[in-house]
Amino acid sequence: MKQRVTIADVAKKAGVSATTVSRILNGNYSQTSAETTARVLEAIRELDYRPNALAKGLKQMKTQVIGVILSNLQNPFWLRVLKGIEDTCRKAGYQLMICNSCDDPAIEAEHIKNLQTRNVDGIIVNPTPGNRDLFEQLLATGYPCVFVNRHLPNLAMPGVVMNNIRGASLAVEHLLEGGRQRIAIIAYQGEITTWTERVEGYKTTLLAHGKREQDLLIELVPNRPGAARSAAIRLLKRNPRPDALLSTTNLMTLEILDAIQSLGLRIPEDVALVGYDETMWCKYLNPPLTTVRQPAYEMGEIAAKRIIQLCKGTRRTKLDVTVLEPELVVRESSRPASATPDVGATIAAGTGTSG
Amino acid sequence: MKQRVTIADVAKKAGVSATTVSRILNGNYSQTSAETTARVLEAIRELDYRPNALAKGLKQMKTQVIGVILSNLQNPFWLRVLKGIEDTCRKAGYQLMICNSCDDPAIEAEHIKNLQTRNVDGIIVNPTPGNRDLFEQLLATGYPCVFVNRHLPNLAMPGVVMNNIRGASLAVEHLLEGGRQRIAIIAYQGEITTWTERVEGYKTTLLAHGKREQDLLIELVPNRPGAARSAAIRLLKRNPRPDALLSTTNLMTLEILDAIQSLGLRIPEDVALVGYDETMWCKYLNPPLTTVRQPAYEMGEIAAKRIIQLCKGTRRTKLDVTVLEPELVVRESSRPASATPDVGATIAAGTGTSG
DNA sequence: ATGAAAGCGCTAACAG
DNA sequence: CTGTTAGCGCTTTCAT
Repeated sequence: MKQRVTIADVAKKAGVSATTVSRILNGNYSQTSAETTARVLEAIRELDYRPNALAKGLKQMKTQVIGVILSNLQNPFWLRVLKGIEDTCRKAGYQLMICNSCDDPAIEAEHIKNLQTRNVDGIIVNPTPGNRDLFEQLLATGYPCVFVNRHLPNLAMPGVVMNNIRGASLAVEHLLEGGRQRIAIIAYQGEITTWTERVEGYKTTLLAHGKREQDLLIELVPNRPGAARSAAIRLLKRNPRPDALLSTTNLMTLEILDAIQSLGLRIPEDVALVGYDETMWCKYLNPPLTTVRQPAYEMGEIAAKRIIQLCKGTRRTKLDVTVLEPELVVRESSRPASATPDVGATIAAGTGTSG
Repeated sequence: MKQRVTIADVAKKAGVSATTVSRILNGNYSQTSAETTARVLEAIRELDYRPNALAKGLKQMKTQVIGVILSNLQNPFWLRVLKGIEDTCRKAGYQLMICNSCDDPAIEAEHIKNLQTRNVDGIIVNPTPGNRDLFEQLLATGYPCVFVNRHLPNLAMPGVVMNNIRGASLAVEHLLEGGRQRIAIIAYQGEITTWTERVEGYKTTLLAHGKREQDLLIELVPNRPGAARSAAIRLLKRNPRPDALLSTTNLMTLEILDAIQSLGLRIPEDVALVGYDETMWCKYLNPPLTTVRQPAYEMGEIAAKRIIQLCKGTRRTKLDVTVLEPELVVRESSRPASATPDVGATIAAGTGTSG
């Protein structure tokens, strides 16, 4: 039940008090003679002493741990975000406690309580709309918390998000320029800002380009496997058929691709496709996929910096929200309809140099 | 510096001692009258009391936290593993502290010390060969630790790994059956069992099928971006050209794909390709990719169960290693050479129903 | 420059 | 059934 070697053991071995050892451990060399310091350091080394973070944390009520709550660890988008968070935290001496809410408010709430119970210094969270009151409470008590990727409307939580309106807008404008007339969008339904904003970007852009309300083709589907595939099929069976599809998630994109293939339609001849989120495989899909690239790593990095600042700062830091800009990566899947040759699509439309 | 509401506050409010509160918190209802229990529970609720896990951990030297050290969070393979670990741990009431070693022994060592410092109850690790002594020490001191995916030869650490020999073997046999004559493999160099075993599987299978040592085509490359691509180009420029490539990583597969495309070669007509690790996008590549599927989720699940068992068990549990079997997912990219039609490959070779 | 003492919040003997 | 006491290992006044 006891720890192998404690600060007292080191103190005894070095012939000093625990206080002195503690000072040295925390880099307070100025208060100790060089000779003593050396002796203590030697004792630490010899005994292979490791300070107990629990005891330290209990005393200081700081743990150097950041809690991270994500909604879907299956989405590779989060890997980049996580890497940004991790790199930044590591540099600053923080450890991560990563949780998965599965977009379930109950699980999310449980995680938040759990993290607080463990005295994590701060929380980075991709929030669920269902826990607004809980977040308001966090904000009110001043518990360091930062939103990432999503935000909750009218809740002044600091955070870092993407410009989703612009992301959808970029995609739609690109498709319009390519001569596409009937652009459809598929999105998950729900009060989640990433989804709603992308739909909004789609809407406003089309309306700004002279389309009417009744020209909009919006399919909102529940966030569960297969739903997007069905929606895509539904859309593609309409008459007239949409000539472009805008996906709003990288997972969703694969389902849509499946739908298009199963209907025997060709991309981009019969229908153009633009995906949301650039992934390492987009380039190798059949055909190579045009996507909206989001600065995921950077988002993680900024969120981490923000939370660390909040953890350290005694004075309240600015509670602003950073908005990061997406960009469009244009590839084969959205090639202009007019430029489409009538023969079968090129195989291996790669980067060239035939060997 | 102090906690908002402590067990003492609850005790006072309920008119009992802290001990009684503690008992109730830990589900020891049998030792307390129903009436008292109700009063305490009520006080807890009213004060919104949350026990301090640090204090509890310090007292018991248990934290209900499992440390997880992975070598490369960028690889989506680990997402499945992580999900398996997470689901299992959550059910058992454990939190996760996830670290990324980036395959750097120094970082790994730092994480291990850090996790011990934080008194995590156990560690799941995808080990680096560089810290053998450290793992031996963990084993000697009886600190709960479980290897995952990799193991260190001649180190009796409990763990759960894949049958990599069989994985490569399945792929090679499949290619041989398809009439491929010059099968090459690309793997990362280093003492890492996952790589070496896959190469071994490749070797023994080919030799068992009557090939000679000099027929083997093995490219070992450093684990850094672009290296596999170069190796693939090197291989494909040989005369005679290999007619099949076996990749040993999903990240590597994308690089190889890139190489093949850049040389203007067709898959599977000019060269067959088999990837290692099934991912959600393999099916949608150009062409759909044959892969070796590994039970990633299950591996995480088993590793988690194992470590939890070790954390709880006072008596030493069996230190055995579980080996999970891979399976081959056959798709277009490894279609038999003989069966290859001479016309351009089919576009959208999807699952059918032209609608 | 160093040490003694007190206590962070909780649990685990031991009493009663 | 309930409370008293004594720490877990560390940091932090406050003395010296």
